[in-house]
Amino acid sequence: MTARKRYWLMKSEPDAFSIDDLAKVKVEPWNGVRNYQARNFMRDGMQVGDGILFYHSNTKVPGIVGLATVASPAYPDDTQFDPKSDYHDPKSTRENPRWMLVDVAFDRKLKQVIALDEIKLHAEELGEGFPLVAKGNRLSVFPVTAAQWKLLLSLEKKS
DNA sequence: GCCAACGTTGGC
DNA sequence: GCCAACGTTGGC
Repeated sequence: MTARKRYWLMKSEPDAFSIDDLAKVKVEPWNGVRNYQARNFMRDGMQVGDGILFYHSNTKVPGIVGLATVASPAYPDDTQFDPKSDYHDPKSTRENPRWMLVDVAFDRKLKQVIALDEIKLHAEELGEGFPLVAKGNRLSVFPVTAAQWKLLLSLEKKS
């Protein structure tokens, strides 16, 4: 019994980890997520093979820059146990890990960035609740419906 | 359990 | 670099 393919959006600051970095390493453990909602999506929602929109945040032209695939089931984020890591969480133990991640595999880089500005023009079709067009959103991992996925990717060809 | 203080995110 | 939004922490 195979679950139906789901879709997600994952943000990354290109200064920290960009789509080009992912293209180079091919597969990357998505470490450093320290938000419970985002963690829950990775832990409870993601299935191997799901589609990922790779989003660059905190940069000159924020937007969707590539496609990736969920490449592993969720497992504990090792950086939480490492006192030297920026992501260290002293309250987390190996017996009862607090933070989970999935591996993310490179699929392709878009020919052109689907800029947040462009995405905002379609706020109505995407729906008020869509995090990228909602006010004050900071969630770095969230689900995308098949319809939203299709709409967003159709913006690539247009430009 | 409330809520003020604080830290972080991320667009601009 | 600024600052609004918002999640987390900790005192009470």
